[in-house]
Amino acid sequence: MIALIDCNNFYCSCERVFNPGLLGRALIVLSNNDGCAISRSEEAKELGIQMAQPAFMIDELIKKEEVNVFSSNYTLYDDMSRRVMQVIKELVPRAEVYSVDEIFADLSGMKYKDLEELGSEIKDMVGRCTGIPVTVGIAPTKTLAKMANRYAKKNRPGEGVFSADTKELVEMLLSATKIGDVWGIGKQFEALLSGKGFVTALDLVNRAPEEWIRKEMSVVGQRLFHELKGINCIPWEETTKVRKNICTSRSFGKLITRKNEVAQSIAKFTSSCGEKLRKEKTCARRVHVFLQTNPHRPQDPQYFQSITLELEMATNLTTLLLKHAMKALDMIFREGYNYQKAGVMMLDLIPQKEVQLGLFETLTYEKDQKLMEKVDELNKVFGKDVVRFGVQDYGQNWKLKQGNLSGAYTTRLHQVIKAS
DNA sequence: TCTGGGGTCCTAGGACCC
DNA sequence: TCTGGGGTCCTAGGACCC
Repeated sequence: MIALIDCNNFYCSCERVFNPGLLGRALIVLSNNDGCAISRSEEAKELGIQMAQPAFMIDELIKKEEVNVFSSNYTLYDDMSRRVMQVIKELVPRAEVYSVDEIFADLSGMKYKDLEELGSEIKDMVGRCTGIPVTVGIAPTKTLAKMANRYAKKNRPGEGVFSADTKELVEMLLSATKIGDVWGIGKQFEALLSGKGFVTALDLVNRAPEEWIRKEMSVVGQRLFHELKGINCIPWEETTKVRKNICTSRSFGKLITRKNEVAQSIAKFTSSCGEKLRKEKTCARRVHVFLQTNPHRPQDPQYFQSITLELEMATNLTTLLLKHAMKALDMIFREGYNYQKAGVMMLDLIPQKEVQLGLFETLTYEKDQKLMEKVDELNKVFGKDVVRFGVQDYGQNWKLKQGNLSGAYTTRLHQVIKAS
């Protein structure tokens, strides 16, 4: 049996831990640039605020209903996530972190325990240790565990636990779940399946021919089909996966037109990618740069462009990455547009220790490597970007809007040092 | 009128997830 | 005025090989 443990309205719950006055009140957390609502408390959901709804569309509602609004504080959420996961890992034999607010737990070694009881224990322990409310779904496969979790949220809000551990319960779960609410079925597949008359997950399991699924939905659909029938097809990820791509991109706080300002942003994104690469001990073989105008402004001429440059050798040194990113920008930048967003991606990542040095690279490479080590050390102690490359500049005309940011409650060491 | 039978590697784009 | 930012996997099709 597999459990999926999911934090309820995670970002909102994090804010509440450090501001208990928010308990029982409508509360939302906004995306970067204070753009859209990306986490909503139950009270906010009841007011009709939708997932990913643009903030400016609900200004009046927010005022009228006194909704508490927060800018996203990812440093806080990441740290709280780490704590929640730690507590759970200590309670189960094997666990796999699936996202910032979800973790799968393998309960196969615990067959003599009442699983629903175990779920309650996990939920209570996480609550006591971190203050974060969670929901636990238990079932024979990952896909069914996701479904059980969803069912618990909807139908067992008090207990926060649901275990589908008999054939009858699994069948009940399947029949209670609409096809579009199955993990792995998005808009396209939902349209395809409901068009064929499959309304619930049980319809699919009972009536869909496997060959048809294979043909229309590829092996992805076939796997899903088996998972619903209780046959495990999604492998257990033993260790945290090494990422294959790394991306840093942002919308600007306001539209920008000047090349040097776009260049500053690209430099900053590149430097951030470099940091992420070095942290994961991987190197990129290709650098991808993109920029775009605001598609929501039909009055503006539109421009979407991107380019991928190959590196002579894989690297994670910001010095080398910057050279390529700047060259890429030169190649795609056009005057006369209002740019709204840009980004940098690192592609084809390989482990740092597998990098082949080019014949003539060795000297500067070692020098740059030492430089980046020191930069990372300093920034870790004194705060993000305290030491940075000149191209990143200080202007930041384009920087994020963060009107309602909460404190660095759990990670403020460097701020204390800076202040002193 | 008739035009082989294997392969590999790469990329773009589509589907999905949080 | 104001609309997020990350990721994954799979497939089809093109370019190339013998």
